[in-house]
Amino acid sequence: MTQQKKSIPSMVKDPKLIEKRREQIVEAAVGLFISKGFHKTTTREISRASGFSIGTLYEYIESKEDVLYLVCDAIHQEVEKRLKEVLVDATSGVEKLRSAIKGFYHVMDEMQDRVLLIYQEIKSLPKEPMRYVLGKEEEITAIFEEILEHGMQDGSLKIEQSAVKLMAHNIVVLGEMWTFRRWSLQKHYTLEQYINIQTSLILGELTTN
Amino acid sequence: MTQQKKSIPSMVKDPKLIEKRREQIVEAAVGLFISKGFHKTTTREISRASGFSIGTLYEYIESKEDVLYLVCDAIHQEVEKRLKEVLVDATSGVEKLRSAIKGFYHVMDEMQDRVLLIYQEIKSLPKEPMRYVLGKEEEITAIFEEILEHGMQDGSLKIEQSAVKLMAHNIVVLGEMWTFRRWSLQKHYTLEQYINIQTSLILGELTTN
DNA sequence: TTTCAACGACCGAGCGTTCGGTCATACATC
DNA sequence: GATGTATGACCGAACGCTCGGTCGTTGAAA
Repeated sequence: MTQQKKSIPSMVKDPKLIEKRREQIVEAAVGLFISKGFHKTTTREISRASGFSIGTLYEYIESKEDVLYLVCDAIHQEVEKRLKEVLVDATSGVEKLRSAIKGFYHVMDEMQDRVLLIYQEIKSLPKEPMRYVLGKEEEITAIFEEILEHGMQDGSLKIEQSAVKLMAHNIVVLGEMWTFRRWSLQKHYTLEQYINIQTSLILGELTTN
Repeated sequence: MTQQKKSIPSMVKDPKLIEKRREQIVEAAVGLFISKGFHKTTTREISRASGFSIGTLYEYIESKEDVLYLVCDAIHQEVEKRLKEVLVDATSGVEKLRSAIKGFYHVMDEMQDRVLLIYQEIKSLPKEPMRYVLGKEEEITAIFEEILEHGMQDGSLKIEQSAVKLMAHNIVVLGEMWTFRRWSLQKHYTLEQYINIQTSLILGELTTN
């Protein structure tokens, strides 16, 4: 199920150093991509912001798109990590879902810029890396799918089996929507209001059927 | 409320001809942008696909971004036109909402590629045109807002007043989601299934409160 | 002496945009 | 009808520049 993570070749031997430099690259690139977008950011800007020269940058990547891939991967990793941190409290059924939604939407809020970045630049990735990144997105959706299944097993949720997968997508997309429609939503709602309304929308259908 | 439509200067005198040529440009560019994206499409390709030379292309636009603006505008115009066509049957209340959702989602399905195009390339527009295009998006949302209000007035819908605007956004985004998550959704659901589940999600919350 | 990360001047393909010029058409003049 | 002239849509070679990517060199460390 989980795709093979594409590993980018490097001219440099020391793996520790590679990791360190790539962290620098990602940190620098995230900021640049958020403020100017991938296409309008030059490799030279990335190298400068990373703290080294253009030549050195190319010791650690093979193409500019590799940088985008590293960035997308790092962001997804952080989303998933944070989401799983929020999920540890093993209450059961609906309550688990409630707190998962709340936690996830808070993560979306805190990581707005980075989430939006993935949304907007993912299409600039080459085919293979793109598939991998989309796979990550499905993994996150799958987490909610499991929570829904769990709630159905303990009887606290009732959903048609065929709707489960779609509900998981809905939960994720309604979270991401907080970022990509912020130009309108955040003028009219606070995060807490947003979470409350969306949660009751999602649970409304689920519990009454 | 409605933004001023930005009109692009042209070197050519005859307005009829301008309109005709710009239609050619849009038609050509939509195809190219869908298959290669805005950034990877060259002005020369656009002119070639439009049926005239690069020099002539620049008689009708001032910059490559103008083409993107023309494209986005044309797409939105078509969405809005089609949506309004579907809304004519003046049944009332919930039924109006039901058929509006169904109609809108069908439009999204038929215009998948073009809707997705706007989603992915809007950010490449200069500030002003972007504001205008986002304004169009709010207009579409407003149409659903009105339908919701209408349903509340005739008593067939009950929603907290504060949730109305957000519900309208939800309806629109869940429609657009059919396009931007098609890599997963369309593997698991038919359009009809999708419409049914989403409609009952939306109405579930609305009617039971 | 060997190794190798770091450097940055250099390369050249490709891009958006320009501009001097062509030519079909329309109209005026004889 | 023949001739001259103005118009304006159309053309595409060429320009200037940007930017991703390369490679010969340097200098520190082992």
